[in-house]
Order: sequence, then structure tokens, then C-alpha cells
Amino acid sequence: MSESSRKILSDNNVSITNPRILVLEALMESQNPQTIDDLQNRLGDRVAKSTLYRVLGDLKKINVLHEFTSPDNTTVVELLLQDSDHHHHLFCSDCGEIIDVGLSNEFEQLLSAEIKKIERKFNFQINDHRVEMFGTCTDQCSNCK
Amino acid sequence: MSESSRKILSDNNVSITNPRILVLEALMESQNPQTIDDLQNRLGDRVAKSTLYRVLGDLKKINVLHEFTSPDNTTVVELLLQDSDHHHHLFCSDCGEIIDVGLSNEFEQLLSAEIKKIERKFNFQINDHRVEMFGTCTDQCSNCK
DNA sequence: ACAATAAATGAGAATAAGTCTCATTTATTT
DNA sequence: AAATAAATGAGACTTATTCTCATTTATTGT
Repeated sequence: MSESSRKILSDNNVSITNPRILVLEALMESQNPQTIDDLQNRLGDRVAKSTLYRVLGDLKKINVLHEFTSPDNTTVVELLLQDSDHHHHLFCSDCGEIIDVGLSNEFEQLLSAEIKKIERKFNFQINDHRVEMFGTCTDQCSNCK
Repeated sequence: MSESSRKILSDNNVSITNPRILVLEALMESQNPQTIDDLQNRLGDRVAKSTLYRVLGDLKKINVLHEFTSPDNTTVVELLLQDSDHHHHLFCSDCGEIIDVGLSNEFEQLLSAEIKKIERKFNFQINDHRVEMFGTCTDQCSNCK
């Protein structure tokens, strides 16, 4: 555990410090998206707020952390160590839950083709994409009864 | 112009007031996504900041305005009067430009099929989706030279 | 292992987006 | 035109994020 957080840092030429290890470990506790608040609560006073934001910035810079905004405008953050972890998100507007979803290869391939068309049309270089789906979890999620 | 903004309001049982007309007209000046700052500058002191936010909330409630967050965390807002205006967004990380893009019917159909699968798998009711693409506009955009 | 140097941290101040309050104005209904 | 209800403006307030700077911690060369 602690090894692999150290490895992430050294592999990316980022100095190994306690706050960075603690934040990485907190992020690894769940592979699902987490709010800053979650993290802060989990870390308590072991990492200062300013340091937490700085470390998250560092992790984004070395490309192991993705950040996005949920429909209720909360910033959400998720470790993404491998390109093969590519996935999308499903948002429940009732309980705020965010679920990781994979889409089929067939779909991803067609999307790649569409993206190539868009690149040509707008003379863009596209390096990432994201599909977001919004709805309500009809009954059985842990938060909505 | 002014007629159609009034029509939008009356069609949705929202009382017709000057700030609402002014905000709608500012939104209609460009069919592209706009930041709150854009709007505020354009409106000057004709609409108070608190009123601007309230009116934008009203327009979201009657479903003629979509709001989202760009990768640099700016809130962006866009009129969407017809379901047939369905489209997606392309973000330039150099200049911040946001471009509306349509994807092919073939793609949208396959995405609908994927969404049905996701609905079943997670017992969700999905009512909206969004494809976001990120990259850089390689040369000719108005902001990047 | 030990200085010297550079980088990262903690604490809290500063900033900025968005919300809230409440007295006044404007729309709507009769 | 009066009465009622709703919307507005102005600015205070809240809260997420960034910034500053003195102190601590990591790294590098010897």
C-alpha cells in the first residue's frame, strides 16, 4: 500500500513527502470518485487544507488524478493510474451518488471515429473525452431508499 | 427578438420582467456557451448580480438553459430552446474556447442503446447525457494565433 | 552521515463565485 | 385603480479555493 503510493511519486519525479503519501492513500481507499470534503474528513488534521489542495494539484499535474464537477457543483476527484481504467460517470440527481461505468468497446471505437472527424472539422487535437449520464437511481442505492 | 424572449417566458408561465428579458436577450446574442462574467459585462448595471443569478436559476427551472463547468472550473451557460438542438462540447485547453459539436445519428443511436444497458444494469432512469471532448485548437481559432 | 540548498508544509489571510436578506419596486389580478 | 403577490437591487454573508510567508522537511554533493 504505502509502497505503491511511494512508487507513484518516485515514478513521476515527485518528492516523497508525508502529506503526499497520506493523500494518495486516502484516494486509494476507494477507487470511486470522492469529494474534497470526504478527503478532508478522512485526513483530519494530518494534512493542512492548503496542502491538500496543493497535493491534489501535483497529482493532476503528473496525470494520476482526474477532477470533475458533479451537477450540484461539487468538485470530485478520482485516482486514475492506468489508461486502461478509462470509464465514464453516471450521476444520480436524487442522492448525488456518482457511479463509474464502462461502455462497450464497440461504442468506444465509434466514438474514436467520431472524434477523428471532429478533429479534422475543427482543426483540433483531441486528447481526452468523457461521457456523462444523468438520472435517478430508481430504488436500491445505499443513499436513496 | 424581444417578442421571442417574452414568448419563452409566457409559454412557461413565468412573469415577464425587464431583467428576465434582458438576460434572455444577452443569452440570445450568441447561441454558444457563455460565462457568467460575459453576461455580467454585457448587462452592465442593468441587471443586479443577485438578479442575474436568480434569473439564470429560473431559466434552468423551465428548462431553456443548460449550465456546465469548463475544465478550468468556470461556470458556463447556454440557451437550449429545442430538444432538437441536442449537441456536445469541445474544449480548448489553450484558449478556453468552447465549441458546440453535433455527433452523427449513428453515434447517438448507439449511445442510446448503451444508455439502455446502463439503465438496466444499475437500475437507473437516465434522462440526459453529455459527451465532452478536450484538446487544443491547433492553429486558427480567434484566441490562439 | 552531514551540511547546504531547494522544495514542501502549515496556518491563516485573501479572493471570488454564488447565495441570502430585506426594504423597495414592479407585475398581475380584481 | 387598488390590492396582492412576486421580483428586484444593494450589499452583507458564506464557502471553496488560492495565496503568503515563516518554518519544516527532503534531497544532493561531499
